[in-house]
Amino acid sequence: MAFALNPAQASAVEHFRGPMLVLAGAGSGKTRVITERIQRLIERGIPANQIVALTFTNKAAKEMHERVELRMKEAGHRGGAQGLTVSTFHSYGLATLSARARAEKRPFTIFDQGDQLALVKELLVSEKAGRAFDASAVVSRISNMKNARATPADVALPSEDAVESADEYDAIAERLYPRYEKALRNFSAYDFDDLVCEVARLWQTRPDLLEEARSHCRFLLVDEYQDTNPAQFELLRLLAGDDKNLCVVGDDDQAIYSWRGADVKNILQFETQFPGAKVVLLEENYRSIGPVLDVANAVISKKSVGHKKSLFTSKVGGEKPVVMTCSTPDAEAAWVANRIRGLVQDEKKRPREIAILYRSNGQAKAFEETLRAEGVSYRVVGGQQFFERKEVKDVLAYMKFTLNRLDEISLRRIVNTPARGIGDQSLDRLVQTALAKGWNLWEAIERIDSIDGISSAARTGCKELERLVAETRRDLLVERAHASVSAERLLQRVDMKKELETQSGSTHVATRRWGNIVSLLATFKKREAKLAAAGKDAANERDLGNFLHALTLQHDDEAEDPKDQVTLSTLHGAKGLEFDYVFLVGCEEGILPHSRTTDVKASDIDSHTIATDGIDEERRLFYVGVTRARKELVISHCKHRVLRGKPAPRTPSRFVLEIPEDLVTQTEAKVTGGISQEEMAALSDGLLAALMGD
DNA sequence: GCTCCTTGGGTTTTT
DNA sequence: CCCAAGGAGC
Repeated sequence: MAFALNPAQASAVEHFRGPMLVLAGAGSGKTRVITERIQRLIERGIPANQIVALTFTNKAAKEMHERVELRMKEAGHRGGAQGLTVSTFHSYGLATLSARARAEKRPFTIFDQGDQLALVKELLVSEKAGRAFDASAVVSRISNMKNARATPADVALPSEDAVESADEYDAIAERLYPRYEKALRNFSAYDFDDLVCEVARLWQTRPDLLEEARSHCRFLLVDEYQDTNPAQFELLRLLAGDDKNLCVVGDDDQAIYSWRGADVKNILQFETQFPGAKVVLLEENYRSIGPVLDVANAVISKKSVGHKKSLFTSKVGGEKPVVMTCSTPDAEAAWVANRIRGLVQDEKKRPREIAILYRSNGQAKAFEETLRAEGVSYRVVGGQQFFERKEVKDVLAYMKFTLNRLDEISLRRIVNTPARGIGDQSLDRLVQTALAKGWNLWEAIERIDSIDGISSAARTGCKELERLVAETRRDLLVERAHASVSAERLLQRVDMKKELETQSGSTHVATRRWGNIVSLLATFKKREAKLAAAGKDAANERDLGNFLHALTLQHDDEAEDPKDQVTLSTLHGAKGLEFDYVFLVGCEEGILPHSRTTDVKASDIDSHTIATDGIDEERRLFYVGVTRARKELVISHCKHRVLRGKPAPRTPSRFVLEIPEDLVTQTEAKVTGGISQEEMAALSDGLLAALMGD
């Protein structure tokens, strides 16, 4: 895309002061608009250190920063983008809160989802809730309440039909919310939501601090604006101040995170909230061939609300997308893998230009198997996040606790990991004693001899833990060993490798988990090398602490080495990506739209809203899938599928049926080659029906 | 306190 | 079917 900007793009890039909404359709070059706009601002004399661009993912932030720097270099600007802030909402919030914590000498930890869930489970038990609540549903509701509460009443958008949503989950969440907050503060912890909410709250009460922040933010740009939640809106509103030099870029047709608290109203009502805002519509698509866009437009035109957009391209020609009917998921997987092998081996297409997209992670398995059988190399994006994995969290907890013995959440993690005889009973006793005597938990462990009612096994365990922490502390703080080195010593002391072997069911799993730990050590080493190159001291306690905390917000950046592999991803995970060849699989009623959007359960975040808006969001998800394809799109669905052990007949997704017939080519999957006779036979409908007994 | 077995439940998850 | 969480037994 080294071509000239189109008029709409140019007007967005050239717009100077005041609010602006850029409605950027899929593939319309929005990243280019943001990066060139930043460049223009700098060229106009706005210091780079007064420009802030906020994104949702680290990846997006990194890419954007790199692109700006590249452009500045190309344009021959000395100093380039030095001082420019491109960051995620959460890192930005973390930086703000860290500065504050430093000033007040009150270090904090970050609660991730796992910590949150564990805390809420504990609270549910102590609350004697009377019935079994789904803890993660309660977490969601607390999170929503929190994000809404960070917003002052006059700008909040309260749901008018709040009466109806007052179900028992709201009741329990409301009851638990204050206790949850109190517990967080007792742990001196912030959860992910706090990284945004607490900043908004801080600025609401401390105009001086807001002014300070604003002095580094004269121009503000936001990517993926449709995914902002009320707290993020409030943060932006405050940061934009009276100048309102706020440029938001997004696409309401790609809003797929409402279940995470994102409020599409932010993008729909921008012009009301920022009167006089310039609105730019980017509808020219540079990604896909016409026939793909025709399907995309057909799908999204059926939506019930939102900004009206219609994508077009100046490219001509191209094949119509294919709607593929398969007998079963196995047949579907066999067909897709076979086609991909053909693309890669016969047509010499690059695997990285091919993707299989699905609604939920469980669908990946069948495709992994067939791709492996066809000898096609692939990667599965998503799944459990690296820094959420137990073994990784355990090691981090040891390191964090070593640095900060008030970090009780980390202490609770490691207290009996590996098992050293300190079970629930002993821990409870320790906590109670600490509470009674006004000690913290660690002090209770140090004074274990003065506490009665503790088993001898637990006593020995406490001594062991004490020694372990003391040794690690000496490594880190006295010997000033690098984090990688002291972590390695720690791993040896607890014999982590052996621990993983006994804990994991198979050696295969144990090896993988150990591999994760090795990756973590590599991350430490990377930091140490970087600091050494900059002539800085990697053993600096505060810096190491900050680093360990920031890791919680990060992904495994190991996995992003650009291997040439086929991508398997959920539709959510595929947002922002594009491929020449896209296989949108499992497009059946119950999967996409997912049955839980049509068949609502009480534990859902907001049951009535989901029932009405849920289908729209599923439609957008389908739209996101369609618009990932540049050249070839295959939409597949199965006639039969085994669900929960029971075979069931399946109907195609309503979104597929809604596509006008003449926009697609309808086909039945016929698998040829690369597959055995028996497999062929098993795939035939007749036999299948017989096996299923229908 | 730890391990094994039963039982229940089953999207998506940028941070 | 396949996994995770809670309960019983060691």
